[in-house]
Amino acid sequence: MLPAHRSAFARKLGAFVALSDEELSTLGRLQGRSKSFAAGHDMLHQGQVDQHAYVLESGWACSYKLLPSGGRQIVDFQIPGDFLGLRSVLFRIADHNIEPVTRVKASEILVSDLLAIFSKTPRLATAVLWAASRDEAMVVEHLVCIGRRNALERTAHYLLEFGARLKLVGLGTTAGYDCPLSQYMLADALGLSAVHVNRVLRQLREEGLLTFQNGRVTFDNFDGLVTLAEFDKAYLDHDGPLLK
Amino acid sequence: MLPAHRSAFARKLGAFVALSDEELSTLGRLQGRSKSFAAGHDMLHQGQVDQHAYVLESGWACSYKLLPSGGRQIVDFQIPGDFLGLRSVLFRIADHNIEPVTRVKASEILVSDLLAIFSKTPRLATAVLWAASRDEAMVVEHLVCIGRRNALERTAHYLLEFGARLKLVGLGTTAGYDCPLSQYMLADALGLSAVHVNRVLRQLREEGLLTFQNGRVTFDNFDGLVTLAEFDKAYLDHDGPLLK
DNA sequence: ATCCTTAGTTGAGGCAGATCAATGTTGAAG
DNA sequence: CTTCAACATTGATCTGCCTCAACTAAGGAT
Repeated sequence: MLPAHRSAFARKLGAFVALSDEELSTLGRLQGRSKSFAAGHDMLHQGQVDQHAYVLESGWACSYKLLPSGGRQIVDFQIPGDFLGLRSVLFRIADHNIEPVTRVKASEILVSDLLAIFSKTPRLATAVLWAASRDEAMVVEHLVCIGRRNALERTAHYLLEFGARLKLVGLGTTAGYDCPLSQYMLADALGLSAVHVNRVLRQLREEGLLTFQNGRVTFDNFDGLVTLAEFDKAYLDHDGPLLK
Repeated sequence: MLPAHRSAFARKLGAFVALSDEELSTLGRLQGRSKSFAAGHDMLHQGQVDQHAYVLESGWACSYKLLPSGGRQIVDFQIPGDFLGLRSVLFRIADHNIEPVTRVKASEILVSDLLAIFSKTPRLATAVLWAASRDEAMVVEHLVCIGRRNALERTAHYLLEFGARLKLVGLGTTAGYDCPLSQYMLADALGLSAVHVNRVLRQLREEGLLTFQNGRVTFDNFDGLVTLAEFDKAYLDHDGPLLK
Protein backbone atom coordinates (compact mmCIF):
# COMPACT_ATOMS: atom_id res chain seq x y z
CA MET A 1 0.00 0.00 0.00
CA LEU A 2 1.07 3.57 -0.64
CA PRO A 3 2.13 5.77 2.28
CA ALA A 4 -0.79 7.67 3.80
CA HIS A 5 0.92 11.08 3.55
CA ARG A 6 1.04 10.92 -0.22
CA SER A 7 -1.50 13.27 -1.80
CA ALA A 8 -4.55 11.88 -3.58
CA PHE A 9 -3.13 13.30 -6.82
CA ALA A 10 0.20 11.51 -6.45
CA ARG A 11 -1.59 8.36 -5.38
CA LYS A 12 -3.80 8.39 -8.47
CA LEU A 13 -0.95 9.07 -10.90
CA GLY A 14 1.17 6.48 -9.12
CA ALA A 15 -1.47 3.88 -9.84
CA PHE A 16 -0.74 4.37 -13.51
CA VAL A 17 2.91 5.32 -13.78
CA ALA A 18 5.36 4.17 -11.09
CA LEU A 19 6.95 7.43 -9.92
CA SER A 20 10.41 7.96 -8.40
CA ASP A 21 10.96 10.10 -5.30
CA GLU A 22 12.36 12.86 -7.50
CA GLU A 23 9.34 12.77 -9.77
CA LEU A 24 7.09 12.86 -6.75
CA SER A 25 8.78 16.00 -5.44
CA THR A 26 8.50 17.65 -8.87
CA LEU A 27 4.82 16.79 -8.74
CA GLY A 28 4.63 18.41 -5.30
CA ARG A 29 6.19 21.63 -6.59
CA LEU A 30 3.64 21.71 -9.41
CA GLN A 31 0.89 22.26 -6.88
CA GLY A 32 0.91 25.89 -5.80
CA ARG A 33 -0.91 27.58 -2.94
CA SER A 34 -3.98 25.94 -1.57
CA LYS A 35 -7.39 27.62 -1.63
CA SER A 36 -10.65 26.82 0.09
CA PHE A 37 -14.13 27.15 -1.44
CA ALA A 38 -17.53 27.00 0.23
CA ALA A 39 -20.15 24.49 -0.90
CA GLY A 40 -22.71 25.71 -3.39
CA HIS A 41 -20.84 28.78 -4.70
CA ASP A 42 -19.46 28.34 -8.22
CA MET A 43 -15.67 28.38 -8.50
CA LEU A 44 -15.84 28.80 -12.27
CA HIS A 45 -18.47 30.19 -14.64
CA GLN A 46 -19.10 29.52 -18.32
CA GLY A 47 -17.41 32.19 -20.41
CA GLN A 48 -14.65 33.12 -17.94
CA VAL A 49 -11.23 33.40 -19.59
CA ASP A 50 -7.71 32.78 -18.34
CA GLN A 51 -8.68 31.01 -15.15
CA HIS A 52 -6.48 28.80 -13.03
CA ALA A 53 -6.54 25.05 -13.01
CA TYR A 54 -6.55 23.21 -9.69
CA VAL A 55 -5.98 19.83 -8.20
CA LEU A 56 -8.68 18.90 -5.73
CA GLU A 57 -7.23 18.04 -2.30
CA SER A 58 -10.35 17.41 -0.25
CA GLY A 59 -14.11 17.50 -0.73
CA TRP A 60 -16.24 16.91 -3.82
CA ALA A 61 -17.02 19.25 -6.71
CA CYS A 62 -19.03 18.94 -9.90
CA SER A 63 -18.77 20.40 -13.40
CA TYR A 64 -22.01 21.19 -15.17
CA LYS A 65 -23.59 23.10 -18.02
CA LEU A 66 -26.79 25.13 -17.95
CA LEU A 67 -29.23 25.37 -20.84
CA PRO A 68 -30.87 28.74 -21.63
CA SER A 69 -34.18 26.97 -21.13
CA GLY A 70 -33.29 26.23 -17.54
CA GLY A 71 -32.17 22.61 -17.47
CA ARG A 72 -28.84 21.61 -16.03
CA GLN A 73 -26.61 18.67 -16.87
CA ILE A 74 -23.83 17.63 -14.54
CA VAL A 75 -20.97 16.37 -16.69
CA ASP A 76 -18.82 14.85 -13.98
CA PHE A 77 -18.06 14.95 -10.28
CA GLN A 78 -14.53 15.56 -9.06
CA ILE A 79 -13.08 13.84 -6.03
CA PRO A 80 -9.70 14.34 -4.31
CA GLY A 81 -6.82 13.89 -6.75
CA ASP A 82 -8.82 15.08 -9.76
CA PHE A 83 -8.09 18.10 -11.96
CA LEU A 84 -10.47 21.05 -11.80
CA GLY A 85 -10.85 23.22 -14.87
CA LEU A 86 -7.89 21.82 -16.79
CA ARG A 87 -9.78 21.82 -20.06
CA SER A 88 -10.93 25.40 -19.53
CA VAL A 89 -7.32 26.47 -19.18
CA LEU A 90 -6.12 24.68 -22.32
CA PHE A 91 -9.20 25.89 -24.17
CA ARG A 92 -8.54 29.42 -22.87
CA ILE A 93 -12.24 29.91 -22.08
CA ALA A 94 -14.49 28.02 -19.67
CA ASP A 95 -17.28 26.14 -21.41
CA HIS A 96 -18.76 24.86 -18.16
CA ASN A 97 -19.32 25.74 -14.51
CA ILE A 98 -17.69 24.17 -11.48
CA GLU A 99 -19.51 24.04 -8.17
CA PRO A 100 -18.15 22.64 -4.91
CA VAL A 101 -20.52 20.00 -3.58
CA THR A 102 -18.97 20.18 -0.12
CA ARG A 103 -16.40 22.60 1.26
CA VAL A 104 -13.41 22.06 -0.94
CA LYS A 105 -9.65 22.54 -0.74
CA ALA A 106 -7.77 22.82 -4.01
CA SER A 107 -4.23 23.76 -4.98
CA GLU A 108 -3.52 25.98 -7.94
CA ILE A 109 -1.64 24.77 -10.98
CA LEU A 110 0.19 27.14 -13.32
CA VAL A 111 -0.11 26.18 -16.96
CA SER A 112 3.44 27.34 -17.55
CA ASP A 113 4.66 24.83 -14.93
CA LEU A 114 2.52 22.16 -16.50
CA LEU A 115 3.92 22.77 -19.98
CA ALA A 116 7.47 22.87 -18.57
CA ILE A 117 6.93 19.35 -17.27
CA PHE A 118 6.32 18.09 -20.78
CA SER A 119 9.86 18.85 -21.91
CA LYS A 120 11.70 18.10 -18.66
CA THR A 121 10.14 15.02 -17.12
CA PRO A 122 8.47 12.98 -19.85
CA ARG A 123 7.32 10.27 -17.45
CA LEU A 124 5.37 12.82 -15.46
CA ALA A 125 4.01 14.21 -18.72
CA THR A 126 2.78 10.73 -19.58
CA ALA A 127 1.12 10.51 -16.19
CA VAL A 128 -0.58 13.89 -16.57
CA LEU A 129 -1.77 13.09 -20.09
CA TRP A 130 -3.05 9.79 -18.78
CA ALA A 131 -5.04 11.61 -16.09
CA ALA A 132 -6.51 14.01 -18.63
CA SER A 133 -7.37 11.13 -20.97
CA ARG A 134 -9.00 9.28 -18.10
CA ASP A 135 -11.17 12.30 -17.33
CA GLU A 136 -12.28 12.32 -20.94
CA ALA A 137 -12.88 8.56 -20.84
CA MET A 138 -15.23 9.10 -17.90
CA VAL A 139 -17.24 11.68 -19.79
CA VAL A 140 -17.47 9.25 -22.69
CA GLU A 141 -18.68 6.53 -20.36
CA HIS A 142 -21.32 8.88 -18.96
CA LEU A 143 -22.45 9.60 -22.50
CA VAL A 144 -22.84 5.89 -23.16
CA CYS A 145 -24.69 5.49 -19.87
CA ILE A 146 -27.20 8.22 -20.61
CA GLY A 147 -27.59 7.23 -24.24
CA ARG A 148 -27.98 3.48 -23.93
CA ARG A 149 -28.64 2.33 -20.36
CA ASN A 150 -31.92 2.54 -18.48
CA ALA A 151 -32.33 4.38 -15.20
CA LEU A 152 -31.51 1.39 -13.00
CA GLU A 153 -28.36 0.34 -14.85
CA ARG A 154 -27.27 3.95 -15.19
CA THR A 155 -27.58 4.69 -11.49
CA ALA A 156 -25.80 1.49 -10.52
CA HIS A 157 -23.02 2.22 -13.01
CA TYR A 158 -22.49 5.74 -11.71
CA LEU A 159 -22.34 4.65 -8.08
CA LEU A 160 -19.97 1.82 -8.94
CA GLU A 161 -17.74 4.27 -10.78
CA PHE A 162 -17.50 6.44 -7.67
CA GLY A 163 -16.60 3.39 -5.66
CA ALA A 164 -13.72 2.50 -7.96
CA ARG A 165 -12.46 6.08 -8.20
CA LEU A 166 -12.57 6.63 -4.44
CA LYS A 167 -10.87 3.33 -3.72
CA LEU A 168 -7.98 4.40 -5.94
CA VAL A 169 -7.31 7.42 -3.72
CA GLY A 170 -7.97 5.61 -0.46
CA LEU A 171 -11.42 7.01 0.26
CA GLY A 172 -13.55 3.92 -0.24
CA THR A 173 -13.60 0.13 -0.08
CA THR A 174 -15.57 -2.60 -1.80
CA ALA A 175 -17.97 -2.27 1.13
CA GLY A 176 -18.93 1.30 0.28
CA TYR A 177 -18.02 4.97 0.67
CA ASP A 178 -19.21 8.33 2.03
CA CYS A 179 -21.16 10.21 -0.60
CA PRO A 180 -22.24 13.83 -0.05
CA LEU A 181 -24.54 13.98 -3.08
CA SER A 182 -28.24 14.76 -2.85
CA GLN A 183 -30.71 12.87 -4.99
CA TYR A 184 -31.25 16.12 -6.92
CA MET A 185 -27.58 16.29 -7.93
CA LEU A 186 -27.60 12.65 -8.87
CA ALA A 187 -30.65 13.36 -11.03
CA ASP A 188 -28.88 16.23 -12.83
CA ALA A 189 -25.94 13.95 -13.52
CA LEU A 190 -27.97 10.96 -14.67
CA GLY A 191 -30.35 12.90 -16.91
CA LEU A 192 -33.30 11.79 -14.75
CA SER A 193 -35.83 13.53 -12.54
CA ALA A 194 -35.17 13.60 -8.81
CA VAL A 195 -38.42 11.71 -8.24
CA HIS A 196 -37.31 8.88 -10.46
CA VAL A 197 -33.86 8.72 -8.87
CA ASN A 198 -35.62 8.22 -5.56
CA ARG A 199 -37.63 5.31 -6.94
CA VAL A 200 -34.56 3.75 -8.54
CA LEU A 201 -32.59 3.97 -5.29
CA ARG A 202 -35.48 2.31 -3.48
CA GLN A 203 -35.52 -0.48 -6.05
CA LEU A 204 -31.76 -1.00 -5.73
CA ARG A 205 -32.19 -1.20 -1.95
CA GLU A 206 -35.19 -3.53 -2.08
CA GLU A 207 -33.38 -5.85 -4.47
CA GLY A 208 -30.49 -6.05 -2.00
CA LEU A 209 -27.99 -4.45 -4.36
CA LEU A 210 -26.96 -1.21 -2.66
CA THR A 211 -28.09 1.23 0.01
CA PHE A 212 -27.83 4.97 -0.52
CA GLN A 213 -28.70 6.61 2.79
CA ASN A 214 -27.48 9.30 5.19
CA GLY A 215 -24.59 10.32 2.99
CA ARG A 216 -23.28 6.80 2.65
CA VAL A 217 -23.31 4.29 -0.19
CA THR A 218 -23.15 0.67 0.93
CA PHE A 219 -22.68 -2.13 -1.58
CA ASP A 220 -24.97 -4.94 -0.44
CA ASN A 221 -24.27 -7.13 -3.45
CA PHE A 222 -21.23 -5.90 -5.34
CA ASP A 223 -21.16 -8.64 -7.97
CA GLY A 224 -24.87 -8.31 -8.61
CA LEU A 225 -24.40 -4.59 -9.24
CA VAL A 226 -21.48 -5.14 -11.60
CA THR A 227 -23.57 -7.60 -13.59
CA LEU A 228 -26.61 -5.34 -13.67
CA ALA A 229 -24.66 -2.26 -14.76
CA GLU A 230 -22.29 -4.15 -17.08
CA PHE A 231 -19.56 -2.30 -15.21
CA ASP A 232 -16.01 -2.67 -16.48
CA LYS A 233 -13.56 -0.57 -14.52
CA ALA A 234 -10.81 -0.87 -17.13
CA TYR A 235 -11.30 2.75 -18.18
CA LEU A 236 -10.51 3.91 -14.64
CA ASP A 237 -7.37 2.12 -13.50
CA HIS A 238 -5.98 -0.52 -15.88
CA ASP A 239 -5.42 -2.82 -12.91
CA GLY A 240 -2.12 -1.21 -11.95
CA PRO A 241 0.81 0.69 -13.50
CA LEU A 242 1.30 0.25 -17.23
CA LEU A 243 4.74 1.86 -17.17
CA LYS A 244 7.08 0.36 -14.59
CA MET B 1 -9.92 33.15 -46.92
CA LEU B 2 -7.25 30.54 -46.42
CA PRO B 3 -5.51 29.05 -49.46
CA ALA B 4 -7.28 26.01 -50.80
CA HIS B 5 -4.17 23.78 -50.72
CA ARG B 6 -3.90 24.07 -46.97
CA SER B 7 -4.91 20.83 -45.26
CA ALA B 8 -8.14 20.68 -43.27
CA PHE B 9 -6.02 20.12 -40.15
CA ALA B 10 -3.95 23.29 -40.72
CA ARG B 11 -7.08 25.19 -41.61
CA LYS B 12 -8.81 24.18 -38.39
CA LEU B 13 -5.83 24.96 -36.15
CA GLY B 14 -5.31 28.21 -38.04
CA ALA B 15 -8.83 29.26 -37.09
CA PHE B 16 -7.70 29.24 -33.48
CA VAL B 17 -4.00 30.13 -33.49
CA ALA B 18 -2.59 32.24 -36.32
CA LEU B 19 0.28 30.08 -37.64
CA SER B 20 3.44 31.22 -39.40
CA ASP B 21 4.73 29.53 -42.56
CA GLU B 22 7.42 27.82 -40.52
CA GLU B 23 4.87 26.52 -38.03
CA LEU B 24 2.73 25.32 -40.89
CA SER B 25 5.60 23.35 -42.38
CA THR B 26 6.38 21.83 -38.96
CA LEU B 27 2.75 20.84 -38.85
CA GLY B 28 3.09 19.27 -42.27
CA ARG B 29 6.09 17.17 -41.16
CA LEU B 30 4.07 15.95 -38.17
CA GLN B 31 1.74 14.12 -40.52
CA GLY B 32 3.39 10.92 -41.64
CA ARG B 33 2.42 8.51 -44.39
CA SER B 34 -1.15 8.48 -45.53
CA LYS B 35 -3.34 5.38 -45.26
CA SER B 36 -6.71 4.53 -46.75
CA PHE B 37 -9.51 2.63 -45.01
CA ALA B 38 -12.70 1.14 -46.45
CA ALA B 39 -16.09 2.14 -45.09
CA GLY B 40 -17.61 -0.10 -42.44
CA HIS B 41 -14.44 -1.90 -41.34
CA ASP B 42 -13.19 -0.80 -37.92
CA MET B 43 -9.81 0.93 -37.88
CA LEU B 44 -9.54 0.54 -34.11
CA HIS B 45 -11.03 -1.90 -31.61
CA GLN B 46 -11.69 -1.54 -27.88
CA GLY B 47 -8.77 -3.03 -25.96
CA GLN B 48 -6.09 -2.64 -28.63
CA VAL B 49 -2.83 -1.26 -27.25
CA ASP B 50 -0.10 0.91 -28.73
CA GLN B 51 -1.97 2.00 -31.80
CA HIS B 52 -1.22 4.96 -34.01
CA ALA B 53 -3.05 8.24 -33.94
CA TYR B 54 -4.15 9.81 -37.22
CA VAL B 55 -5.33 13.05 -38.68
CA LEU B 56 -8.32 12.56 -40.95
CA GLU B 57 -7.68 13.93 -44.45
CA SER B 58 -10.85 12.98 -46.27
CA GLY B 59 -14.08 11.15 -45.55
CA TRP B 60 -16.04 10.72 -42.32
CA ALA B 61 -15.43 8.34 -39.41
CA CYS B 62 -17.13 7.72 -36.09
CA SER B 63 -15.98 6.60 -32.66
CA TYR B 64 -18.35 4.41 -30.68
CA LYS B 65 -18.66 2.03 -27.76
CA LEU B 66 -20.51 -1.26 -27.65
CA LEU B 67 -22.37 -2.57 -24.62
CA PRO B 68 -22.18 -6.29 -23.78
CA SER B 69 -25.97 -6.30 -24.04
CA GLY B 70 -25.76 -5.31 -27.67
CA GLY B 71 -26.47 -1.57 -27.76
CA ARG B 72 -24.10 0.85 -29.36
CA GLN B 73 -23.49 4.51 -28.64
CA ILE B 74 -21.67 6.69 -31.13
CA VAL B 75 -19.61 9.18 -29.15
CA ASP B 76 -18.60 11.47 -31.99
CA PHE B 77 -18.13 11.69 -35.72
CA GLN B 78 -14.81 12.80 -37.18
CA ILE B 79 -14.54 14.95 -40.27
CA PRO B 80 -11.45 16.08 -42.22
CA GLY B 81 -8.97 17.86 -39.97
CA ASP B 82 -9.96 15.92 -36.85
CA PHE B 83 -7.76 13.63 -34.78
CA LEU B 84 -8.47 9.91 -34.82
CA GLY B 85 -7.58 7.85 -31.77
CA LEU B 86 -5.50 10.51 -30.02
CA ARG B 87 -6.95 9.66 -26.62
CA SER B 88 -6.32 5.96 -27.15
CA VAL B 89 -2.66 6.71 -27.77
CA LEU B 90 -2.25 8.89 -24.67
CA PHE B 91 -4.27 6.39 -22.66
CA ARG B 92 -2.12 3.56 -24.09
CA ILE B 93 -5.19 1.40 -24.63
CA ALA B 94 -8.23 1.97 -26.82
CA ASP B 95 -11.45 2.35 -24.86
CA HIS B 96 -13.58 2.75 -27.98
CA ASN B 97 -13.89 1.65 -31.59
CA ILE B 98 -13.39 3.74 -34.70
CA GLU B 99 -15.27 2.95 -37.88
CA PRO B 100 -14.93 4.77 -41.19
CA VAL B 101 -18.37 5.97 -42.32
CA THR B 102 -17.14 6.48 -45.88
CA ARG B 103 -13.84 5.54 -47.47
CA VAL B 104 -11.30 7.44 -45.46
CA LYS B 105 -7.79 8.79 -45.92
CA ALA B 106 -5.80 9.49 -42.79
CA SER B 107 -2.16 10.35 -42.08
CA GLU B 108 -0.28 8.77 -39.22
CA ILE B 109 1.00 10.77 -36.28
CA LEU B 110 3.88 9.58 -34.12
CA VAL B 111 3.41 10.35 -30.45
CA SER B 112 7.13 11.03 -30.14
CA ASP B 113 6.82 13.76 -32.80
CA LEU B 114 3.79 15.14 -31.01
CA LEU B 115 5.57 15.33 -27.67
CA ALA B 116 8.63 16.90 -29.32
CA ILE B 117 6.40 19.73 -30.51
CA PHE B 118 5.53 20.62 -26.94
CA SER B 119 9.09 21.63 -26.11
CA LYS B 120 10.09 23.09 -29.47
CA THR B 121 7.15 25.05 -30.82
CA PRO B 122 4.90 26.11 -27.95
CA ARG B 123 2.43 27.90 -30.19
CA LEU B 124 1.80 24.70 -32.10
CA ALA B 125 1.48 22.91 -28.78
CA THR B 126 -1.19 25.40 -27.77
CA ALA B 127 -2.98 24.74 -31.03
CA VAL B 128 -2.84 20.96 -30.60
CA LEU B 129 -4.02 21.16 -26.98
CA TRP B 130 -6.81 23.44 -28.15
CA ALA B 131 -7.86 20.87 -30.74
CA ALA B 132 -7.85 18.09 -28.14
CA SER B 133 -9.82 20.25 -25.70
CA ARG B 134 -12.31 21.07 -28.41
CA ASP B 135 -12.84 17.36 -29.08
CA GLU B 136 -13.60 16.90 -25.41
CA ALA B 137 -15.89 19.94 -25.42
CA MET B 138 -17.88 18.31 -28.20
CA VAL B 139 -18.33 15.12 -26.21
CA VAL B 140 -19.49 17.21 -23.26
CA GLU B 141 -21.98 19.02 -25.48
CA HIS B 142 -23.29 15.66 -26.74
CA LEU B 143 -23.72 14.56 -23.15
CA VAL B 144 -25.78 17.67 -22.40
CA CYS B 145 -27.80 17.10 -25.57
CA ILE B 146 -28.69 13.52 -24.72
CA GLY B 147 -29.27 14.27 -21.06
CA ARG B 148 -31.38 17.40 -21.27
CA ARG B 149 -32.73 18.04 -24.77
CA ASN B 150 -35.67 16.31 -26.43
CA ALA B 151 -35.37 14.44 -29.71
CA LEU B 152 -36.18 17.42 -31.93
CA GLU B 153 -33.77 19.85 -30.28
CA ARG B 154 -31.12 17.19 -30.04
CA THR B 155 -31.26 16.31 -33.73
CA ALA B 156 -31.27 19.97 -34.76
CA HIS B 157 -28.31 20.67 -32.48
CA TYR B 158 -26.28 17.78 -33.85
CA LEU B 159 -26.89 18.76 -37.48
CA LEU B 160 -26.06 22.39 -36.73
CA GLU B 161 -22.84 21.29 -35.08
CA PHE B 162 -21.80 19.42 -38.22
CA GLY B 163 -22.58 22.52 -40.24
CA ALA B 164 -20.31 24.70 -38.11
CA ARG B 165 -17.51 22.13 -38.03
CA LEU B 166 -17.60 21.53 -41.77
CA LYS B 167 -17.70 25.23 -42.57
CA LEU B 168 -14.52 25.68 -40.53
CA VAL B 169 -12.64 23.29 -42.86
CA GLY B 170 -14.29 24.55 -46.03
CA LEU B 171 -16.70 21.65 -46.55
CA GLY B 172 -20.00 23.38 -45.88
CA THR B 173 -21.82 26.70 -45.96
CA THR B 174 -24.73 28.22 -44.07
CA ALA B 175 -26.88 26.75 -46.85
CA GLY B 176 -25.99 23.16 -46.01
CA TYR B 177 -23.50 20.34 -46.51
CA ASP B 178 -23.04 16.80 -47.82
CA CYS B 179 -23.71 14.27 -45.09
CA PRO B 180 -23.00 10.56 -45.61
CA LEU B 181 -24.76 9.39 -42.46
CA SER B 182 -27.66 6.95 -42.47
CA GLN B 183 -30.58 7.50 -40.13
CA TYR B 184 -29.39 4.42 -38.22
CA MET B 185 -26.04 6.01 -37.45
CA LEU B 186 -27.71 9.23 -36.45
CA ALA B 187 -29.92 7.21 -34.11
CA ASP B 188 -26.91 5.54 -32.49
CA ALA B 189 -25.34 8.95 -31.94
CA LEU B 190 -28.47 10.66 -30.63
CA GLY B 191 -29.50 7.86 -28.27
CA LEU B 192 -32.76 7.41 -30.20
CA SER B 193 -34.32 4.66 -32.25
CA ALA B 194 -33.94 4.84 -36.03
CA VAL B 195 -37.70 4.97 -36.37
CA HIS B 196 -37.94 8.02 -34.19
CA VAL B 197 -35.07 9.75 -35.99
CA ASN B 198 -37.04 9.33 -39.18
CA ARG B 199 -40.09 10.97 -37.64
CA VAL B 200 -38.04 13.82 -36.21
CA LEU B 201 -36.39 14.49 -39.58
CA ARG B 202 -39.82 14.56 -41.17
CA GLN B 203 -41.02 17.07 -38.58
CA LEU B 204 -37.98 19.29 -39.14
CA ARG B 205 -38.68 19.19 -42.88
CA GLU B 206 -42.42 19.86 -42.53
CA GLU B 207 -41.77 22.79 -40.23
CA GLY B 208 -39.47 24.28 -42.86
CA LEU B 209 -36.35 24.06 -40.69
CA LEU B 210 -34.07 21.66 -42.50
CA THR B 211 -34.06 18.93 -45.13
CA PHE B 212 -32.03 15.75 -44.66
CA GLN B 213 -32.26 13.84 -47.92
CA ASN B 214 -30.09 12.02 -50.45
CA GLY B 215 -26.90 12.48 -48.46
CA ARG B 216 -27.37 16.22 -48.16
CA VAL B 217 -28.40 18.48 -45.29
CA THR B 218 -30.05 21.74 -46.35
CA PHE B 219 -30.78 24.47 -43.85
CA ASP B 220 -34.20 25.86 -44.80
CA ASN B 221 -34.41 28.18 -41.80
CA PHE B 222 -31.05 28.54 -40.13
CA ASP B 223 -32.09 31.06 -37.46
CA GLY B 224 -35.16 29.03 -36.58
CA LEU B 225 -32.96 25.98 -36.06
CA VAL B 226 -30.49 27.86 -33.88
CA THR B 227 -33.36 29.09 -31.71
CA LEU B 228 -34.97 25.67 -31.47
CA ALA B 229 -31.73 23.90 -30.55
CA GLU B 230 -30.37 26.73 -28.38
CA PHE B 231 -27.24 26.30 -30.43
CA ASP B 232 -24.19 28.33 -29.38
CA LYS B 233 -21.19 27.57 -31.55
CA ALA B 234 -18.72 29.19 -29.13
CA TYR B 235 -17.39 25.78 -28.11
CA LEU B 236 -16.39 25.06 -31.71
CA ASP B 237 -14.53 28.09 -33.02
CA HIS B 238 -14.45 31.10 -30.67
CA ASP B 239 -15.29 33.37 -33.63
CA GLY B 240 -11.71 33.54 -34.85
CA PRO B 241 -8.13 33.22 -33.59
CA LEU B 242 -7.66 33.89 -29.90
CA LEU B 243 -3.88 34.12 -30.24
CA LYS B 244 -2.72 36.47 -32.98
C1' DA C 1 -40.87 26.53 20.80
C1' DT C 2 -42.10 27.78 16.05
C1' DC C 3 -41.16 28.74 11.48
C1' DC C 4 -39.04 27.93 7.18
C1' DT C 5 -36.22 25.71 3.99
C1' DT C 6 -34.19 21.72 1.90
C1' DA C 7 -34.26 16.79 1.08
C1' DG C 8 -36.62 12.72 0.79
C1' DT C 9 -40.86 9.80 -0.17
C1' DT C 10 -45.00 8.16 -2.40
C1' DG C 11 -49.23 8.25 -5.55
C1' DA C 12 -51.72 9.36 -9.97
C1' DG C 13 -51.85 10.46 -14.61
C1' DG C 14 -49.73 11.72 -19.02
C1' DC C 15 -46.55 11.66 -22.88
C1' DA C 16 -42.20 11.19 -25.52
C1' DG C 17 -40.09 7.90 -27.50
C1' DA C 18 -39.42 2.60 -27.81
C1' DT C 19 -40.84 -1.54 -30.03
C1' DC C 20 -43.13 -4.37 -33.34
C1' DA C 21 -44.66 -4.84 -37.88
C1' DA C 22 -45.39 -3.89 -42.66
C1' DT C 23 -44.26 -1.55 -47.04
C1' DG C 24 -41.75 1.39 -50.36
C1' DT C 25 -37.26 2.54 -52.63
C1' DT C 26 -32.83 2.30 -54.19
C1' DG C 27 -28.62 0.30 -55.74
C1' DA C 28 -25.45 -3.45 -56.16
C1' DA C 29 -24.72 -8.30 -57.44
C1' DG C 30 -25.67 -12.13 -60.20
C1' DC D 1 -33.87 -8.41 -65.80
C1' DT D 2 -34.20 -10.29 -61.29
C1' DT D 3 -32.83 -10.72 -56.63
C1' DC D 4 -31.34 -9.26 -52.52
C1' DA D 5 -29.86 -6.17 -48.91
C1' DA D 6 -29.77 -1.86 -46.83
C1' DC D 7 -32.14 2.15 -45.96
C1' DA D 8 -36.31 4.92 -45.51
C1' DT D 9 -41.12 5.48 -44.26
C1' DT D 10 -45.41 4.95 -41.82
C1' DG D 11 -48.95 2.94 -38.46
C1' DA D 12 -50.19 0.78 -34.00
C1' DT D 13 -49.24 -0.20 -29.48
C1' DC D 14 -46.75 -0.10 -25.25
C1' DT D 15 -43.86 1.65 -21.41
C1' DG D 16 -40.23 4.10 -18.87
C1' DC D 17 -39.84 8.06 -17.12
C1' DC D 18 -41.74 12.84 -16.39
C1' DT D 19 -44.80 16.06 -14.19
C1' DC D 20 -47.78 17.49 -10.77
C1' DA D 21 -49.04 17.17 -6.17
C1' DA D 22 -49.12 16.05 -1.44
C1' DC D 23 -46.90 14.76 2.64
C1' DT D 24 -42.91 13.62 6.04
C1' DA D 25 -38.46 14.48 8.21
C1' DA D 26 -34.57 17.09 9.63
C1' DG D 27 -32.07 21.14 10.56
C1' DG D 28 -31.22 26.28 11.16
C1' DA D 29 -32.67 30.62 12.20
C1' DT D 30 -35.15 33.79 15.06
